Amino acid sequence: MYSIGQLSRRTGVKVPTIRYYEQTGLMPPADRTSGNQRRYDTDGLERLSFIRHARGLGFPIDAISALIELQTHPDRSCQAAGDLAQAQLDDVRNRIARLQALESELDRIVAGCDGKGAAGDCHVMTALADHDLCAQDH
Amino acid sequence: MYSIGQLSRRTGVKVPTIRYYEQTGLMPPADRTSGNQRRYDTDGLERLSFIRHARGLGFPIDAISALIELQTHPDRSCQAAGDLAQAQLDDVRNRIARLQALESELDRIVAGCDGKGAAGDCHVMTALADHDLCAQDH
DNA sequence: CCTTGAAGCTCTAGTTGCTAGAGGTTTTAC
DNA sequence: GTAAAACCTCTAGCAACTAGAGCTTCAAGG
Repeated sequence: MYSIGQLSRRTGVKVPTIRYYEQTGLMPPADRTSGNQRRYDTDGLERLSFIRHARGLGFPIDAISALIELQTHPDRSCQAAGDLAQAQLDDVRNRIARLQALESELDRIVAGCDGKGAAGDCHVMTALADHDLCAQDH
Repeated sequence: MYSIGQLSRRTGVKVPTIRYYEQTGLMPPADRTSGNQRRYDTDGLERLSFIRHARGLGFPIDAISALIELQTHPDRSCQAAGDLAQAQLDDVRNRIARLQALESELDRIVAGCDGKGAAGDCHVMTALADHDLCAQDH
């Protein structure tokens, strides 16, 4: 049996975050000692590791919740899990594309700034002040 | 003079967001009509356009605040604005790199899922359950 | 056994950047 | 004049935590 601190150290998830996950239903309520302290078994450890892994991959909490629901019903189709993972992959790809557009524009803005002028003539400030100079809408 | 709705339509910034920007100090307090409605001049329009442009580029509010401070002091060095823009560019690049690592891993996870199995044998679930399968820490 | 410090508990509120809704007032158009 | 649109302030919520206050329990050392 693990205390919450032991669980935290084993998984890398902070103590308050474990409590948060229990509060939001992602983790099942833990067994308690007579002193009201949480105690977790290896199932709890595995659940939290799963959550951490999925969070690390950027899955939102409700998607993880759905994945866990699938996990507790092994007879259900794998299709749903695949769809959730695919949706997350698509989201990540969209975010990359958007960030790359931002990078290009910021790169252009930064490249035009030699840091020598006064703020009144600053290329960065001028670029930000002139919305028409945007390469594209954002 | 513009009403807040007119300003919103001209800049694409929502009315509550304009109020929020005034509350947080990013926008100066607006002149008011006798009916207590905000009225903005072209300075206000330009300020909000600047804010929107910078937000669109991902600058956090406090960085925009710093940029605006520079803007109101044209004698100050351009170096600060360049630094802020460079910091934002670095942040965007870091985020891209992190997302690309996520993409690789998700891609691998998704690629192994043909959607035919039951959740109990699901490659996605297995991959998320096994933290050791991570290509790298995240 | 006692003491002390570490670890645990619940509860409240804050972070960032909005966003939504309630309940009221003002403005605008017909 | 009337009705609808637009405006106002205020409160609270969202996502996913995170921090701190004030208290209790546990564990280690003397």
